[in-house]
Amino acid sequence: MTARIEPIKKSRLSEHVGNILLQMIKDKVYIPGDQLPSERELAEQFQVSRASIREALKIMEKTGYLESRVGVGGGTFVREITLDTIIDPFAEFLESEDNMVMEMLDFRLIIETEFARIAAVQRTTDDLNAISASLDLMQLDIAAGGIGLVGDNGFHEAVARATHNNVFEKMLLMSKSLLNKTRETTLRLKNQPKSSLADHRAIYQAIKEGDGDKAASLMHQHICKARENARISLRKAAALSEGKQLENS
Amino acid sequence: MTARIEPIKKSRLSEHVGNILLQMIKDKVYIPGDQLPSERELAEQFQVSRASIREALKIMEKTGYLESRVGVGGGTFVREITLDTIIDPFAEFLESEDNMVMEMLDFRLIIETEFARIAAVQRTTDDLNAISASLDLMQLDIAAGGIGLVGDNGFHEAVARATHNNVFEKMLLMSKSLLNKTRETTLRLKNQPKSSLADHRAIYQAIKEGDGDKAASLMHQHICKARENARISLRKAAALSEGKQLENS
DNA sequence: GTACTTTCAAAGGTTCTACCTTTTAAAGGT
DNA sequence: ACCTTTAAAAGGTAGAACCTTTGAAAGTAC
Repeated sequence: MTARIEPIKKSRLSEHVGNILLQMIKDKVYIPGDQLPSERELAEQFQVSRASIREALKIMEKTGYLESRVGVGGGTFVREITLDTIIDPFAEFLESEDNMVMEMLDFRLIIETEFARIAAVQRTTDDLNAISASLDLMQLDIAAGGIGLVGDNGFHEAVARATHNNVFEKMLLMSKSLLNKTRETTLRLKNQPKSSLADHRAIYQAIKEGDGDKAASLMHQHICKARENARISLRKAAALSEGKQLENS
Repeated sequence: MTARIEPIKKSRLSEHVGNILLQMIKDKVYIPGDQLPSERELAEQFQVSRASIREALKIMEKTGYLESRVGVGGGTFVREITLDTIIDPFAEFLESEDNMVMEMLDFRLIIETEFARIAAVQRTTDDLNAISASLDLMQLDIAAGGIGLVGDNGFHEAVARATHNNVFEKMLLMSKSLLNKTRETTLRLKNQPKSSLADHRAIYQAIKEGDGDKAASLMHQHICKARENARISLRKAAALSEGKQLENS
């Protein structure tokens, strides 16, 4: 009989440590808010070097399970896992996609249309007030010569919130932050804020009346406009950069 | 004049290193398959200790950007990043979020309905073939006594792909893996795979005919069924665990 | 007694150095 | 020609020392 080959546990120490800690968190040995032992203590308990502990902790920190603070009262703390924990890296991943901006706008077209429809049914009085507040905010900013961007964003967020579905809200926030990171802000500068505000008001009315189809249809048109503006701006930008290249050659 | 307070660069060294490396990968300085300099070289180049380098590398490894092998010919290599790398670590956790599963299903209901509509317009012959292939796959599996899960998933992915919008596809994959990893698989066990396959066939026909409204409507019904099944299963599970608790008290 | 200042200690962050383990290719022996 | 040994490269681990941050306690001035 040839020597049995052990499956070996060639895994790295830090991984092992990480897995154990993760399991402890899953088993509620440590719950969100709890403080873990200090790195030095952990090193002693696990009988490994502090470096291994640190590597495990660092990974878990980056992954969102832990949080560490220095100084007195500092230490390593267990964090609440939320959808954001996953959405953030996902967003980064999407950022590398080529046509991301336009495709994301198409995505928004889909989801926001339906959000409006659902919001019209699910909205509470508080939701209506929140939406209404965003309208006022936008109007004030426009009156002051601004473009009402904050109110604009606030409107779309308030509508998403009115669906009372966390996933919906998070998805909207993700797509928004992705677009903001690129250049949506600048793309929107040339829009007619007043026209946009008028759209918002109409959508608000439909939601208030509980008319889902109408709200959806209006939101659809509204986003379509924004998308077309973006498309034009992107074309301009593309043409411009192409012109520059020709200039250079 | 009181001393100007510098904004300070309080970020951790390892983070800084990680960001630079990440940027280099994003800028294609290093592309998948490339080997990074050894830890010792990196430490020298960045003028930081090897430990800091290692922490950065470890994080990037866990995040899926890098891979390291020991021994001669070993080293740190750039990896192709995939969605799974991002989502896997969290799937288990989000499952425990109470409303997440149902909310995510609502999300799928929205996006897949529209995906079907768009796919009906944008699909190429290749797309049709891909969708058709998933139908065959599912049928074969069912005939063999399986539940056709692979073909089922393949169908929805193929439809998303037929929209020719990367963001759409990625969104579907994300929501799918978040659900799949938990208990969607078990939830489906009691369904009628045949009924599901029939739905798929009808949707396929609509897409083939280029009838967006019909495709959307059929997909909507299809996902609604799945959602209802999930709702029932979740209720059962909840009742069961409640029963257990009562038993214990 | 109150309020400001100093000091101290805990905890994470960084560095250094030494050594271990894995792995492959080249050198060398049979 | 084939097998064995060995050397070197690269990541993995260990442990000690030192830095930085930060809040609280001790001390001091008013």
